[in-house]
Amino acid sequence: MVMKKKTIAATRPRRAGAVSTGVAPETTDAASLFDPVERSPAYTKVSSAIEHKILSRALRDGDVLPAELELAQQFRVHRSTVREALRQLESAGLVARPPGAKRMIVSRPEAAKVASGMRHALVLHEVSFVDVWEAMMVIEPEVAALAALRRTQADLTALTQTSEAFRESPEGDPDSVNIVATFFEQLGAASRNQVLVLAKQSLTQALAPSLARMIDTVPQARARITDAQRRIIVAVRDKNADEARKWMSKHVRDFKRGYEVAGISPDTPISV
Amino acid sequence: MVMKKKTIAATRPRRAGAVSTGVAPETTDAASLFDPVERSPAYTKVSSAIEHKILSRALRDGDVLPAELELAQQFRVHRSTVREALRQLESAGLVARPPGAKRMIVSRPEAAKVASGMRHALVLHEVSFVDVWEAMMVIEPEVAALAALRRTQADLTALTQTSEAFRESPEGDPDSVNIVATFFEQLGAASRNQVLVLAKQSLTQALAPSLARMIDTVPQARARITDAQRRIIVAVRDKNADEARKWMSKHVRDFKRGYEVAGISPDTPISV
DNA sequence: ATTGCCCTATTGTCCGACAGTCCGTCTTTT
DNA sequence: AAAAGACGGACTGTCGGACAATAGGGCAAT
Repeated sequence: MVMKKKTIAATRPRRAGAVSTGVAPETTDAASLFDPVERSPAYTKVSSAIEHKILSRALRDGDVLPAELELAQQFRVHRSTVREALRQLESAGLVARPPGAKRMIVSRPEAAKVASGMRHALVLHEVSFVDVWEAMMVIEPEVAALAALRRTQADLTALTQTSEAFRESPEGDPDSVNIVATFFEQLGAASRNQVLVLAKQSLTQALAPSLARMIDTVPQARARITDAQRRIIVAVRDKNADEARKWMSKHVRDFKRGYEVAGISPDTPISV
Repeated sequence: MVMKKKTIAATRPRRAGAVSTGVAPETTDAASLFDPVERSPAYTKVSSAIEHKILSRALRDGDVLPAELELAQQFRVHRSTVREALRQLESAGLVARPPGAKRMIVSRPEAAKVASGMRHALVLHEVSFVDVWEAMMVIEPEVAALAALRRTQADLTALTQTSEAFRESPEGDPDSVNIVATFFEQLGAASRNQVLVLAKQSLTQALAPSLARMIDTVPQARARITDAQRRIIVAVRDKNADEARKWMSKHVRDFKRGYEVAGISPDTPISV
């Protein structure tokens, strides 16, 4: 019996979401009687078993994982299989090996790891510069505002030092971009919101390479960045959220202006 | 010879950033003559080699990867080693196997994959509900505003259908939360900004479980959500960015109110 | 056009092995 | 007694090889 594909125009919202959200194909085409039988390889089963234990906190950050052989015996699989599972977890950042240690330890994914995963996605989806910039325009000013409200004295001195380091960094120093990134990062830290920090970080990461080109191309860029940083620091010092937001907004907006001046099209996809 | 650790108080800004950014320890303690010799296992080398080819677009989305044995011969390593490398890439979402296919194909990390990685990080860092909520307060209203400006007719009908589906979903339906999430997702899609979509998704994912509890606990929650969705849709229909922003802001704010009414502390860490 | 059958390429899993190395312990040297 | 070696056990990293299961292609029979 042949099934006609009735192209029913989405009478129910797709759970799966529109944007390549990557959940299983879900050919739940109104009249599909059977679900595809789940046939996952052993290494996935093992890795999800461990992952589950970690996420449910049965295994906690810092705990040492049993040796590969022991895991193999417990799961009744071969050591190679366990190793493949471990590689998955390792790449997800759920387990890690402290440099020069033998056993694996349970760990939480570092911000940098998550951010770089997100950056990969952005690069491969050929996200354009404006998209990243737009996201920064949304996030960064609010982060600055939060930072103004919550900063400690330590945050303030850190920001000041970073800003000084930027001012002193010689023309054409390839490190300048890192310093700018550090400034953003410290502001994020001062906002005391891990979630925003995580989201921010991939943005700056993604922007960094082209930002480097921009700074070296546009003559007035350095001066403008210095100025913006100073104003932001003042606002943060005075715990003036509105000012902080305003100047960060200007600051980020300047980036786009810089790109335009440098003749970089806003639609160029970001790259590695 | 023993070195005294001179606690130089950060004369230069740390490149590595303050928030557990997870870059190597960097014991560049002023006078360290040698860098630690890099000793990375072969499976990492293999996986980074492939990763590099993918990120540099030498291998493109959809290309089939050479067979494991062939890779093993090219890299001059054992097949097991190649497999471990593949597991890393697989878990990063850079390669994947279409269901029921033999060879691996190069793929770009799906939004859902990245988001779930981020969610894991949030859970394990014991990020509190307010932190996530705060991030939503920053992002969602702006996304709604963008969506209002850029929505197509298709976006509009999709949103409307989702909203209807929610209104019709029976009290206590465990699917209700998914529908709410879908609404957010479709709004993200309408904003035409992949970056924000990516950032958003992990937030809704992280919030979903507790949101489910909240909806079922607070009697007036369903009505308020329905109302907010309707207003947002109207604003988006009229391409009224300010209204969209305003109502989304209220909508998200309501979540927090709901939590308070439900007696859930805002500091409870989000869970799986 | 569908079904059945064979063949090959390739994956998933296993077995077993061995060198390298981290670590604690025990012994020697200063 | 403190420092420096020597030793053995516990694991990991990597390898060689093996075998069942299956996706995919081709070809014949319906």
